[in-house]
Amino acid sequence: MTLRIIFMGTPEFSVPALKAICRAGHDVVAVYSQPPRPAGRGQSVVKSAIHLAAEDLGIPVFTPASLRDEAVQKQFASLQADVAVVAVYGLILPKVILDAPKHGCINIHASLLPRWRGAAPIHRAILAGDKDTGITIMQMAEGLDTGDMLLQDVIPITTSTTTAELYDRLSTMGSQLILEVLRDLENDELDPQPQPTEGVTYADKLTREEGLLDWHENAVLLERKVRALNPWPGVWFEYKNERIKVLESEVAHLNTTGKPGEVLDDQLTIACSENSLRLLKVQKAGGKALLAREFLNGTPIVMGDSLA
RNA sequence: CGCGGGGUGGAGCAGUCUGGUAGCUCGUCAGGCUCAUAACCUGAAGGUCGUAGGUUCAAAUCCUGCCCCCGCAA
Repeated sequence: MTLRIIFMGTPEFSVPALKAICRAGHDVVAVYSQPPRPAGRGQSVVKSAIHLAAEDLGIPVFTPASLRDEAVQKQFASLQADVAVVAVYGLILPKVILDAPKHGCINIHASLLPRWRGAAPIHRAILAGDKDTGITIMQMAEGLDTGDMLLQDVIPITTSTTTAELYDRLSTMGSQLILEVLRDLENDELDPQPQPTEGVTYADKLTREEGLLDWHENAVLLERKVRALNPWPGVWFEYKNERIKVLESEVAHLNTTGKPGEVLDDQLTIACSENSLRLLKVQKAGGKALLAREFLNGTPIVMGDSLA
């Protein structure tokens, strides 16, 4: 037995789930995604990753600018889906939409709810120094990521885990868990659990500004930023009016008297308010990503300089 | 036509405005010094300066087309 499914998603993260659902033999009757927008160099209008994947799979795509429109809601309801699977869609679903499919809407969320409800759960988990994170599949309700939990799985965050890596792994994990949930749904074996009232946190959207390194912070936090804020918004500092991105770094536990921002040696070790940060891989605007040593061959930043 | 930076020996850069003997920091190779070293010294190899054309006595440098890489922005 197969389910009539509407899939709603936008970025690359959601693609494995869409493909997995199709491969499992379900009947994906429509895909909803954010409308094509100008993007990239040249600002050419680009379809979302999900939009392209859906076209590839031969599934009809809808890209309404909003779901508050009555005509859109009618269209959605007329699909007579058993369930809608939502994975980083980017639009708020009004109650009419949530209630339209026979079994409502099910969301794939990249955190261990109720921790990190909201927009940037992966980044916030790394920034906060969490020891683990994961995927929660939930039955969507009206509040922000407040619905009952259907399934959850955990993934560890180590001291070298990056957002890029977690993004991939959680994306894959989500595609597996959603299949389990759909199977349970078919067998009428879902076991919705209300979210705990303790431990709720919200993952605020990232701002570009958060990517600017402030040497007046602890190197431990800065190093987490380097891992958490790539590829977006990117972490950088200014040197001689040039923007230099930091792609890899490590905390150096040097007891120094250096002022924050001071270059402590000839290996790009920078003094912070606490500890110091050694920059391992950096990139100048317009240039390729370089290891510290290669970078220094062309841009000498030497002991005693200040990046503050 | 969203804004902008760049393609120079194996790597990263300077040189381009003010055309006229290819430079710097590394790496590589050979030799030396040292108990030793990513140290230091000496020497060497390696470049049709992205590509096609134009201007000129002369082009990495000026003009035009094309290819490729990247930062911002979205």
